[in-house]
Amino acid sequence: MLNLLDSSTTSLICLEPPSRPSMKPADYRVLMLLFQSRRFLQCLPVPAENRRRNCLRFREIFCRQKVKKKGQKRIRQPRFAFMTKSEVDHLEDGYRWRKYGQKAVKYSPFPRSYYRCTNSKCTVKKRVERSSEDPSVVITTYEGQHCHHTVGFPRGGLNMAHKAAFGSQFSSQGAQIYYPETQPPPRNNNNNDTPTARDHHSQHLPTAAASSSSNALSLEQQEPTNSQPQVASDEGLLGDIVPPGMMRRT
DNA sequence: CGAGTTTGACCTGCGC
DNA sequence: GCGCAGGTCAAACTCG
Repeated sequence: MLNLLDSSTTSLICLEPPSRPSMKPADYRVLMLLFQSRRFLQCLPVPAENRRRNCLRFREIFCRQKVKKKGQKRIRQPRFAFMTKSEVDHLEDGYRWRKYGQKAVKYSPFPRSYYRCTNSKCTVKKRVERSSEDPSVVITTYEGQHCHHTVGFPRGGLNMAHKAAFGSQFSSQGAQIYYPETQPPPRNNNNNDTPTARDHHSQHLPTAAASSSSNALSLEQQEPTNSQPQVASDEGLLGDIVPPGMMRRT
């Protein structure tokens, strides 16, 4: 099972920012599915013949990479977004960012800020905006991948680095992962999903926000088991999206 | 003085 | 082609 952070944050889900109102709930579902491991894909009722189509759809929707479009000049880096409940706009993630722009967003009272990694060799960018629907929610969208380690975390190695890159957003500063109205956490029939169990997984733990499907897996269900194979050698689409330094296998 | 922020202008892609 | 909106640039400004 691929994790973005660690076991407690396995199902951190990348959510498309609401800047694309045209996105249909079904598209969210595709995103959710694709942002889980292949094993998760296989666990959900996604017909095999639909998977490639979903992947292409994903690239179109989430990466804004028009598939098979000739003459495409600017190829965008893969992007992934986090919705975080926080009073702080610019959440500390272990990297140093330089703000290079700010724009008003249509239909939103809050501006969107643009940041670039201060490392001159690093092309990673991030966008930070507040949700117009819930001002307490900060939407952070990362684009590209860092070619260096974090700064300010001299000890702890890679694990610290990618924890710093994302974990701090959810564990410090009172930040919480947030589910938009359009994508509520799935009601889980699993007995492990008692309030007690949920509380045990830190203050905010998301489950696999894989749509309203009753087949959505709980966090516990996503944990690797001996009976189920680990993710294939190549991470597939997920590997294309999530920088290697941010992923680790459990 | 260097690093980071602000902000208006400009560029680009896309839909009509 | 035109207008719109998102994204980027760069000069001016602020701060330590």
